[in-house]
This record gives sequence, structure tokens and C-alpha cells, in this order.
Amino acid sequence: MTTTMKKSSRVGITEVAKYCGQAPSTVSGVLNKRADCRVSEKTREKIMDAVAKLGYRPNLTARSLVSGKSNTLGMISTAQDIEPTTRIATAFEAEARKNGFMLLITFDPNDPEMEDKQINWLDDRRMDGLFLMPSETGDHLQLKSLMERKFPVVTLDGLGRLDVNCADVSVDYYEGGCMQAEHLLSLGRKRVCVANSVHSCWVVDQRIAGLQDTLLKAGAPKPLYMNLPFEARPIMDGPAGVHDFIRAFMLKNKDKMDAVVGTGDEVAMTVMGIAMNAGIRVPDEIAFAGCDGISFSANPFMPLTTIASPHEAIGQAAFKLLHTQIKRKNTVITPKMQLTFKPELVVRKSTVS
Amino acid sequence: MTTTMKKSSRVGITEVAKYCGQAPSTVSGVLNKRADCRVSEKTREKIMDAVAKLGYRPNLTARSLVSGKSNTLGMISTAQDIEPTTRIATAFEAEARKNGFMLLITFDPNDPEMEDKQINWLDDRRMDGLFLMPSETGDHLQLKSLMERKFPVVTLDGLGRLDVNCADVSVDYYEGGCMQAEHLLSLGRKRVCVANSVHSCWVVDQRIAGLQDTLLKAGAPKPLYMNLPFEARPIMDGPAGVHDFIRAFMLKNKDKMDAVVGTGDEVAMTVMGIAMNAGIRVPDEIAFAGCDGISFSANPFMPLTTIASPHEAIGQAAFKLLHTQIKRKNTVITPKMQLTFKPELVVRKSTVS
DNA sequence: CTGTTAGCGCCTTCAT
DNA sequence: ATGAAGGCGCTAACAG
Repeated sequence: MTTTMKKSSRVGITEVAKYCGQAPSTVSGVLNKRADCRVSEKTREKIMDAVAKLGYRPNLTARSLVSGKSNTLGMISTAQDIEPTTRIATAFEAEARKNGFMLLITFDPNDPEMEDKQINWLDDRRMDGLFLMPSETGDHLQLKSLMERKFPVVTLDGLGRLDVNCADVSVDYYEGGCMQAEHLLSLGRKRVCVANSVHSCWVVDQRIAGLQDTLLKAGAPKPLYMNLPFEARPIMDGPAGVHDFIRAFMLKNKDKMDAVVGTGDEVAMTVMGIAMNAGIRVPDEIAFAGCDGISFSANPFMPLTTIASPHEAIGQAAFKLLHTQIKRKNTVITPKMQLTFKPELVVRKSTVS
Repeated sequence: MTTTMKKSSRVGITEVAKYCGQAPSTVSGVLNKRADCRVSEKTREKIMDAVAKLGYRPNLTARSLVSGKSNTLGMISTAQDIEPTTRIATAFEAEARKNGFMLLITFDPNDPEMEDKQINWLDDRRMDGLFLMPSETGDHLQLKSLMERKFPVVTLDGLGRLDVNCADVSVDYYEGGCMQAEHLLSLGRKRVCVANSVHSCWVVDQRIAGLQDTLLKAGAPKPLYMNLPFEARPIMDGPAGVHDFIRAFMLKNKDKMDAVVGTGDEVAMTVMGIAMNAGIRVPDEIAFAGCDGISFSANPFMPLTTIASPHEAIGQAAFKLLHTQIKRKNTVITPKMQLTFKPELVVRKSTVS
């Protein structure tokens, strides 16, 4: 009899068993350290020996099929190209890895249909839990369907705008806006200009609301809105017209303002740079503040006052919330699983020289 | 007879078959549009109907088990927190998604042991191919073992430093260094200072080699090395001493240089900012240039001349190379599968006012 | 055209 | 203390 062609080039549990004269189930028991699998020390060694010698590696696909779980977490990330999201994702991954999970990742271009599709695909692959950065719009049908099945899910910045009661991590962006306003007011700045894109999104709306409410409450005038007729990003190296638009706006309106607030650090720094180029003295004539706390806001030459979010803590918390749900099946979602982080004011020379 | 408890809450192919009075294999054939599965239009409809009504979703784990492939690509990314890597990864993911692949991602903290471990885990999960950003050091044993098995792999920046003949995408960093030098020389700048971290890595070494070789060939003196006694990152918001160190160095040595080259854009911009704070006029007294082409190098106030890499093209090419190997099994690695991209000089006001 | 059979690699239960 | 049998959900080959 000739050697039959092996189906897979990798050695499986049966070959290990054959090699050391044991039954596959025994090998399985030893490998998984199953409690009820009592084996003599000698067979143990023989098995571990064979495993090492043959270079056995478990087929996790097969294991998943029977166990129904994959030790894999899904992550759907919008805008993986911006620093806050990247940092959250990195922290999340680090936690997941420490706990033996791998990540099935997809970058969703903020499209509701794509979100649903991706959730399905992830589900088809039997992920054990999902960390979702939900699309700005849409019905989130698949998310809802996951929730009905009590499938472990954590959303980022979802609580305030999704009509789903799921575990969530977010930042109190409204409060962040308030903090910006209070900081500016404390410096005697009341005539605020908001550098925003006309394309609104929840996070930005929250920030602006907090800012404006606080200003008005303090008797300051309603802010002046720049309403950039472009997407907020990319703005540094953005479409040709952006910088011209900003320059013209600043030159025309500089006397109506003593502070500019960006809806993100990049916008704030871009406007600040253009203003400085136009001869405006920062912060003497106009102060600048941003949001997010990206690394570049700390640059030594035009350091930006900003409202920083604790990205690393958010990513870690997201994993923990997910892990909890995975460990105890059918967890009921309680308010304790909906975390709101406080942002932090970082004062730099763009407001205080 | 009471309803028996279903093992899995999800409906499987057997339930669909039962529901529409067909055999599981028939359903499978229809669903996979198998060529040799000729079915009457009526049964087709019945089946598709049942699929829709029952909300059937395939269990990809089971499918993988039999097919031996998972439509999943592994990606091991070092330093997912820096823009170049992020952009490459994003482009790679977009291509992969278009072609029906999902990504199993892990962020490797540049640790050889971790790399090996991750490759194994990915392999255990039966990924169909691997996009690897190899650790700076180590033997890359698992990578080599993959190569022996002719497993589809593409490395990033691996060709020049790994003793493995695998498909690869990289950038001609040496040439990038040459371009920097030539640009500076064309402006009459010969006394170059290199802002580098003492922790060397292949990419940086290449850049420096190209720069120095070109300078020396042109009769310029050997560059002055700053040798920052810190990790290259984070540097903007880095450990307390970094900025002081740079400031002191610049003040002490400014008369010995007419240009500073950073081994990355962040370093270059940090040093440039500190120099400007110290009253040095840029570019009149000292010109500045960086590498990578991150978005912030385009900021309007201190725009940085840089050597930009085509990150998006790299990510796309990496996927294509991987896809090719996956489609035709046992591809022989040819030099055509080892792509070297040319960087591009982007001239900005930090060198030419 | 459609249904039956035999696994994919592993784990769990239940006999021995 | 160990092994045999059955099945996870799906697919491929082969019968009807």
C-alpha cells in the first residue's frame, strides 16, 4: 500500500495520537488541560513530546466549529486614519492580545450599509464580541439584531445618538465644549469664532453646543461660525481652496473675534497657522483652542491649547466591557456598562503666553 | 413532542433544507452557485426564499474547515500609531475588502518573539496570506517556516534586511537620502546636521547612508549628528528632557550648520520649532527637511520640505502581491514580486522661502 | 435534476 | 486511566 496523500500538510491531533500510541481524545484532553482528564505522568510526557517533535499546532477553525467561539473580536473602525481612533484601536488591541484574543478588523468608511454588511461578515466568522464605531447615519439594523441576541457589543460614542441600549464608551464632548468656553472666558475672551466644517457630526455638534451654551450663559455673544465648505479632513494638505478660504475669512473677520475654536486640533492648527502667516499675533490678538489632544498639538513652536480625550483609557475600557459580557453569557446591560469619560483641558501658548 | 433545544440559535443549512423540503447539499450548491449544480428554477426560488425568510447566514468557520481557506488575511503591524504605517494599513485593508477578504490584525510592539507567536496564532486560524511588517531584530523563524511552505506572504521593508526571499514592498530609502542631500546641495547648503535618535533602525540607516554618501561625494563635510539620547517617538510630547536637549544642541552648534535633516518628519518639525523659538531664522540661517511626508508636514505655518513615500500605493501593491500568490498556489517568488517604490521630494518653505 | 454519504479536525460524553 | 463514538455546519463526490 502506497502512502496516501495527506489532505493537509499540517499535522493534526490524530497524527500526534498515532505517533505516541494514544487516542485522539486523550491528546485533546491533555492539550486542553481538561480537568476531568486524568492521565498518568508518563503518557502526558509522551504526548507533549510528540506534540513538540511533530510541531503540532491546533486548527483553531476546527476548534471554533465545535466550541462555537473563536477567541476573535470584531472591530469596525471608522476613520482609522485619524489619531484619536488609531490610539483607541491600539489600546484596545493591546488589551485584547493580553487576554488571548485576536482582532478581525475592518475600516468602515462611515457608511451605514457597509456597517451592516461588515457586522454580518464578522458574525458569519463567529467573532466572540464586537467593538463598533457606529456610522454617523443609518438605522444600525444589524447592531440592533446583535443586541436582541444579547451578543457582546461595545460601541464608541454611540450612547448619545443610537436608540440602542448597549454597552458603550464615550467622552463627554458637551462638557469638553463647556471647558473650552470657560477657559476662554476666564481669559476675558468672549468673541469666539468656531472653525467648523459644514458637514456636521454628533461629536462636533456636542462640542459646539457645550461651547455655545456656556458662552451665552455668561453673557457672551453667539459665536461666529466659519462654516468651512469642505470636509474637515484632510485640511492640512487639503483641496486647494481651503487655505485661501480660511485666509480670506480671517482677514475679513479678525476684528470681530478674540478667540478661535476648532472642532478638532487639525482644523484649529491650520487656521492658527494661516492666521499667523497673515500677521495676526497669537494669542495676543486672537487665542486658539482645539479638541482631541493629538500629538502635534504639543509641538514646540505653535503649541495648541486643547481638550484632550483619554484615548488609551477608552480603548482599554472598551475591551474590558466586551470581555465582561463574553465571560458571563447573557449579561444584562446596565448603566454601569455605559462609560462616559471626562476630557481634560491642556493649556498651552495658543491661549496663554 | 416538545420542541428540542437548538444547539445554536442561528439557523443552519440543514434547517433551510428542511424548511423547503430539499437536501442540505442542494441548498449548499445553490448558495455557492456551484457550476455542476443544475437545479430547476422553481427549487432555486424555493431555496432562496427559505434563506431569506429564515435569515440564514453561512457559518464561515464550518466552511473554512472543509475548504481549508478562510478569506481572511493576517496583518502584523509594528507601530500602528504612526501615520505612514496607518496609511499603508488603511490602503491595504480597502483593497482586501474590495476583494472579499477580512483582516486579522495584530499590532506587534516590534518584538521578534511576539512576531513568531503572532504568526503562529494567525496560522492556527488558517489565514490565507500574511502582510508582515517584520520586527527590526530577530531571526524571523516563523516567517522562514511560512516561506518554506510557500505560504503567501508579503513583507514591508523586508527585502533589504531579511535573509528570506519573499514578496516584498519597500521604498528606496537610500535614494530618499540622496534626494535630500541633492536638494540641499542645490541650495548651496553643505553643512548638514542630522537629527537622529541613537536607536538606529534599518529605514533610518538607509536614509542617513544615502544622505551622507551624496554629501561626501559632492565634497561637503561629514554631517554633524545630533544623536538624540531618546527614542525617536514620541518626541512632540515626549519625555521632559528632549526639548531641552535639542535646544541646547542647536544653540551650541548653530554656527556649524546651514541645514538640519530629520530622520522623520516629526523629529524634523520638533527641532525646527525649537530652533525657531530660539530665534533662528528658517530657512535663511538654517534650512530644515524631513522624511515620510506626513500630513502635518503640509501645515501652513511651518511647512516642511520632505521626502514623501507613496503610502497608499504601497498598501495597494502589498495586497495585489498577496492576492496573486493566493490565487495561483505555489507561486515562485520572482524579483518582479519585490517592489521598490521611489520616494518623492516635496519642496516647501522650510528650505526655500 | 436531486438526495445520500463521507468526511474537514477537533472536542465531549460515555463506556470500558 | 484510556479509548470509541458522535457531532459541530458545511461541502464534494457520487448515486439515484
